[in-house]
Amino acid sequence: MQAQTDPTPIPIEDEYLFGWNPTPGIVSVWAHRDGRALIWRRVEGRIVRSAERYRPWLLATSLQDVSYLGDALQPYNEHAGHKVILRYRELEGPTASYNYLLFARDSRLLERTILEGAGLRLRRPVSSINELGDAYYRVGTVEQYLMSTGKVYFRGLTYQDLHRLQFDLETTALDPHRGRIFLVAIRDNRGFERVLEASTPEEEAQLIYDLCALIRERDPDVIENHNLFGFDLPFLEHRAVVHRVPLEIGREGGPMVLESYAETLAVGPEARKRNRFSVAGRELIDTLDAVRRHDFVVRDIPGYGLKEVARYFGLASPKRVYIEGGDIFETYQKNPELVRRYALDDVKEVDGLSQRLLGAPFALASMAPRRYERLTSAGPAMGILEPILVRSYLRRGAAPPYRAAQQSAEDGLHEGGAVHLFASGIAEQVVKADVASLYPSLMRTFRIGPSCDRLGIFLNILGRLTDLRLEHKEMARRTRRHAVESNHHAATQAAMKILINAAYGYMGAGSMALFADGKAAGEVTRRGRAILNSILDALRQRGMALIEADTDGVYFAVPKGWSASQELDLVNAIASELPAGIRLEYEGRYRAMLSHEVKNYALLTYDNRLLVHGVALRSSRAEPFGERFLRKALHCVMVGDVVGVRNLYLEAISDLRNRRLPASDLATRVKLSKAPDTYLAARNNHQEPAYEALLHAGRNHWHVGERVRFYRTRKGYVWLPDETEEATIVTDWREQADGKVAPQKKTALVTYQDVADRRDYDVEHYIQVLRNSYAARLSKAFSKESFEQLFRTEQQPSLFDVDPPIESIEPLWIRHNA
DNA sequence: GAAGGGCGGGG
DNA sequence: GTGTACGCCCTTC
Repeated sequence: MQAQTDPTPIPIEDEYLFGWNPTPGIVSVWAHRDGRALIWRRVEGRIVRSAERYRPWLLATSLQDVSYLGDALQPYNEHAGHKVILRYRELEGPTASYNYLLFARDSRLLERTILEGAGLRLRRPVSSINELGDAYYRVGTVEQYLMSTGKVYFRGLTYQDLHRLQFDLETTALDPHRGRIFLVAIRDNRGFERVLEASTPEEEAQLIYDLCALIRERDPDVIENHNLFGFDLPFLEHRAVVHRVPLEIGREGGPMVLESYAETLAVGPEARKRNRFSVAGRELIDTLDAVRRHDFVVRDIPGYGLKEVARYFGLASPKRVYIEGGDIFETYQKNPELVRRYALDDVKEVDGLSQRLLGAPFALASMAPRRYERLTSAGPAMGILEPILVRSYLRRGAAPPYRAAQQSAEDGLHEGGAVHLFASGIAEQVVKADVASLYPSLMRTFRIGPSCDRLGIFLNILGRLTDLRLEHKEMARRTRRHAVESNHHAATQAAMKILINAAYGYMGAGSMALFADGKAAGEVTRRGRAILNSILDALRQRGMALIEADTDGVYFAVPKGWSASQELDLVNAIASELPAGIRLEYEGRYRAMLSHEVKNYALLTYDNRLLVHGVALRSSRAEPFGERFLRKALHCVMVGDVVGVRNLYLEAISDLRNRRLPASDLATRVKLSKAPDTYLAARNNHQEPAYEALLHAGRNHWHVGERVRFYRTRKGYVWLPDETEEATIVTDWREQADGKVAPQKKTALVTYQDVADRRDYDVEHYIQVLRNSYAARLSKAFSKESFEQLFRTEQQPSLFDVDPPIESIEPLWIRHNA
């Protein structure tokens, strides 16, 4: 599919969701505050730029702050002389809504005029529209342009049509004050690949210049990297300032230089700023944002680092070069070719990640009136759904509801979904069933939408999304996997799912959201609880052992020996008793489950994979030996092998006592948050192991953010320098087919240092850690007495007169009530 | 327990 | 300022 020269009109019923202007191929928009807009379109593979004008606007609840203008304020359609400063259009709606659309030729002029009037009215200077609370509603300039024209990004394009470039900096340090760029890897999805290098500090300026020239020459629509906003762009910007090289990476026709501005991420006196960057004509995409968005739903990604994520998604090539961060520059000096390969592997993985994760934001950009680059990180409710709703109201000439008007509705605020723990212990033959899109289904089935949505657009959009999503899901299934068309459908359905899931949260979002309705949200949860309760009752009546349930799903154990199809039949039978429009689905089956606490459990799949959910079962300390013990012990306990658990424990203790493990196996790693002087000032009151380890090693200098690995001896803490990275190797364990855990072999470029192999650790301390931090996570699997007996060392006396033989100990079973 | 900090990613 | 709202985890009172 390519951008067509002859645009297809948007069907009337889709105008709310997709906008109404059929202009195809928009890949970037840059709108100045003075009403100039630049639009870049990809037409038959080539870039076409056009300059347009738009009218800057904002929404107002009244004209009181601008009425002082007299004749200089005119209705939109009136002809008037050149003295007109502001124009307005009255929107139809009740008094408590944004009844006026104000326009000026420049949005700064527009805002200044309002501030002036507000100052007169309040008899004090007003310096920001924000001070006027909810009286005004503003969006960014590109949003103004898109909302008023009904255009969106990417009409008629597929993801493959985008020209995407990835670049990755390799630097001598993490901090641009302390280090410099020595290498940049660049590639794009048109087959281009290059490495730029600066082997001496003097060459860095030229390197930055060359990078910019290369980006202009390749002329991509999108620039991507992992942690682009958090690392590469700030670092690049800093180094560019040092060398006075302008970062000209924009697209011909607009401002060329990269802009950076602070984005406030939290409210309050200590609002944290993060730098955002923007450049005319290109969309800047940070794959880290996409990973966070993805994990928000799946909550299954162990870490967000590029290498970790690439492995998680199966994108990492077996030949991938791994080098620890701190070793990269050193390695470069010895073996530059290896670092070139490493950096190119990085950008390739970023491309893979983009293909895997950016399809949904791409599809969202063809619906919502916002820039593509904003849709990776924008909140789906306030950031995407609301702009779509506002655009629809403006299209109809209707006044969007006024936030303050909903305050009263918030009183009857909802309780939220319930979470229940029915049993802890070990269950076998576990089934997970859940209601597909429970809240959206309830909203649609029972027509529960925000009462302030007079035009019913919220439910209209929700219904349209639900129907279209099913169609795209079906099309994705029917087309050949990984084909362009199939990917398009899969991404579109994922995008729609994001919006569908945002609908309920948006309604309950409180006074921040224009279309919030706490009462309606409460009605949804009330009905949701009723549905869940009827499912739980049905399971109980059939004797199933309930384990845990949350808002829309339940884990339960079925009788031993049931087949998958028996389980499916049960779920279907219960599903058939639910109201029409509510679908209960058979989501999965597991060989066993350890239920620890609500939302904290371990699952064993039928192909022997161990899945651990929740922080209570994961260790924050992460000493390699403890992690290893816990994974193996979890596996044993879940198959009922109590003797195996005991043996693992004794083995681990014996390994410690006989000092069979290297210190690196017992070390833990923390990130420093205090600068040397801060720590030294507080040291007398409160000592912290990581800093003590450094001081002991004679290191009085460190930087905040440095990761320090250390272990404990009888005398104190010992620092394990980071140059040795065998910890990464030994923690990289993989389950084999027979359920055993084995170290994963991996090419490592690191050298072992003597210190990592030291054995002078405090054995008794680590035995305590093993018991209190790791074995303790199995406590829910046993009775108190059994637990005591299992995790007692030979030396410790029994608390009970007579111990039963270990062989006779059973886990606490959660079983079907026959 | 609730409230208050700190952190993620990156070399 | 092409403004604008993150969540989890650990520590502390």
